[in-house]
Amino acid sequence: MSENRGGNGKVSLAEVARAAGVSKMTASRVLRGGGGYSEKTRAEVMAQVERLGYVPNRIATAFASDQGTTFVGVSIPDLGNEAFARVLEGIGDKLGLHGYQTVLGLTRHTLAEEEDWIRTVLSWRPAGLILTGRSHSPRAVEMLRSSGLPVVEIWDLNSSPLDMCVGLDHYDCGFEMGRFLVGRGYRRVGYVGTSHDTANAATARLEGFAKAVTDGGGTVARQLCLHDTATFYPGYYGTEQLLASGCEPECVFYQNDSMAFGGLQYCQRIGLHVPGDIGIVGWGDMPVASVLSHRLTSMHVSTLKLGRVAAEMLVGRLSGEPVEPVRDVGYALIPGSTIRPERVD
Amino acid sequence: MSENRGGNGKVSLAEVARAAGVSKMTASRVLRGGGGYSEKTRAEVMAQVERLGYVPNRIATAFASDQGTTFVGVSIPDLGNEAFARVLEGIGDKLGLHGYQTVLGLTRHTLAEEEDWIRTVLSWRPAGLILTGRSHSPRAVEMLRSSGLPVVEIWDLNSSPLDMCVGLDHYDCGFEMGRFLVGRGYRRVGYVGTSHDTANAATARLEGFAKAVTDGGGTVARQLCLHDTATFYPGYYGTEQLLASGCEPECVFYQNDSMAFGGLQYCQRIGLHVPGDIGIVGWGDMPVASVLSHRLTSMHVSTLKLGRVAAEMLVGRLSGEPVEPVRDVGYALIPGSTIRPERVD
DNA sequence: TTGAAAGCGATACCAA
DNA sequence: TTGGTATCGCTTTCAA
Repeated sequence: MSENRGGNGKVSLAEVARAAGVSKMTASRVLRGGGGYSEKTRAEVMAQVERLGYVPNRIATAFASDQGTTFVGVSIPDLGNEAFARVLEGIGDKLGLHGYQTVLGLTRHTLAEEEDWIRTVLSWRPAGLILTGRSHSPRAVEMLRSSGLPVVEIWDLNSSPLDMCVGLDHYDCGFEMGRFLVGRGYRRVGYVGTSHDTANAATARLEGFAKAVTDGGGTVARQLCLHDTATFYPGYYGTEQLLASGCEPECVFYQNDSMAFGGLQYCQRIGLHVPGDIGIVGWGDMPVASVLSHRLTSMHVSTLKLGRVAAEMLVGRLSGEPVEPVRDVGYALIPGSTIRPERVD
Repeated sequence: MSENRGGNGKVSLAEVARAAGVSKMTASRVLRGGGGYSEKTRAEVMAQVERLGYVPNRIATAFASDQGTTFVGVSIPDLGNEAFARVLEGIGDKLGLHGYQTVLGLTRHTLAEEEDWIRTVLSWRPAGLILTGRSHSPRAVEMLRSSGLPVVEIWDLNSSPLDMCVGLDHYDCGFEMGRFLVGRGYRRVGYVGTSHDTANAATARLEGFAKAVTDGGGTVARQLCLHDTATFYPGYYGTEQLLASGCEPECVFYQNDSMAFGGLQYCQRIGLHVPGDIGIVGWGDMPVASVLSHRLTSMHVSTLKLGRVAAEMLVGRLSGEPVEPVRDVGYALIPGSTIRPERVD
């Protein structure tokens, strides 16, 4: 009689039970440790588990008990962006602590890749999902809805999420920065960022920013959206392009600190004084800013915390605890010194 | 008769088959598309799949066919280190392309966390594993061995890997940098990096570096290993500590470019001229270096490629292709201009 | 405290 | 081109 069809050499519960001289059920109970067996039995079963090197087959468990897996699908646009890497780290830490595993999906900022990935992940019956961004393809939304699984949308704040949501209001955040710059007397400003297929948080920030600037009587002379990653070098050459276009901004707002630092370097390279000749403004309060001689004007966002909160919300829901469906992690303006100082009249 | 014990509303193959007026087997064949059914049957089954919103249960499939899952466990020490984030991105991209999913494990540089994570991941019958580093706990090694799964160890090069390996020789890499600095006339050098429980690649680099320096008649006046992450700010304050210790190095070698940039900023802050007063040397040729006015002396490593190669090796093995078990991605010295120029006699 | 039997949702195998 | 039946390894259920 073949113990294993595949003959893969794996030890099954039945073998452990037989070796221990008990039934499968008894062995199963011992392994799950819920009680319902004698100490003598426990010891014998565990001894056989050790001797035979038994590794439980969680696939079979998930199948038999219809409890799904302990996997949590996490979609992230790209890891080149430090902010997302931090968010992922926060998620991974917390999930791991609670016995869940992160199944990573890199969407490259496209809804189509996200949809494909969601379809695949769902077929593995995950415990839940964490998705970056608030927009998903119609099919993806339908699949998520009918799966009945807990879902946390992160990064963008979303007052009517699919299920749960944690992030910040990027429009407001951009608006606040715009108003702040107007308050410092800037009227003619520029923007350097990147663009993708779908509207995203960075776009919302830009919109809020532009609104505040025009509301304040200023103008966004030029918005440069590069087809590139939001990292150092695009910030550098983007600034070169911006200045070469002749729009002569008094100040440049960047998609994030990495790009802002690239821009800062370009300005210094061509002899522009910051903030004397031009103002430089980043976003995200990223690690690179911590060592610059002039504090970079930026916006602080707790990315690690955002990830942790997302994981906590999901785990909370899975344990049946009541969970606040929308959490705002907020932001904090960092005045910095890469823009001109406050007027002292 | 209850169709589903849990009553979870999920549609099963049996229901699709019944609705289409065929047997489960026929429906199964249609869904897997291997042929063996008429066009009329195919159409009817697919129509019902669409109508009922059937999502296959891969857990059941994996269980029934004993084929394991399409998950690949990937362990990474931490994502704060840009190099690892890049490696992970390379892995994720390639695995996704081939229909595998990344199950992420953050080990925080400890073997114990890696062991726990390996145990959990193995119980889900993954298709294979990719592990960062060459050292693993004895139990982890035993589990990996007896699982019979393909395993790729990355980052460190390892002539006798568990199974497969891709990386670079960090000792040699450090040695080459050391010899290079000696060649530029440096004799009294310092080192700033971080340390963890286990010996790792950075340690190997430092050892190779120190060997080359002493071989060349020089001395590593001070090695600073901070209990911190290998990022910008530790580079900054580590340099402060190093210089305050009075060891007066002519040149400082850092664990990576992020730390080196932090050090560079500190030096400029206190008025030290680079490379006139002090040499600054990084490692990894990271993005931040791309925008500095002086090219940072460093060592280029193709992290994205390393990740891709790791994934390709694993996928190759899974498809039964012959795979070279050890791949060296190498490194390339970047002379830069943050150390004193070559002597022209 | 223990065990026997029935199933979970798919696939493999063989027969028609 | 089809369908019946056994089976994967475990849990659930019920009875002892």
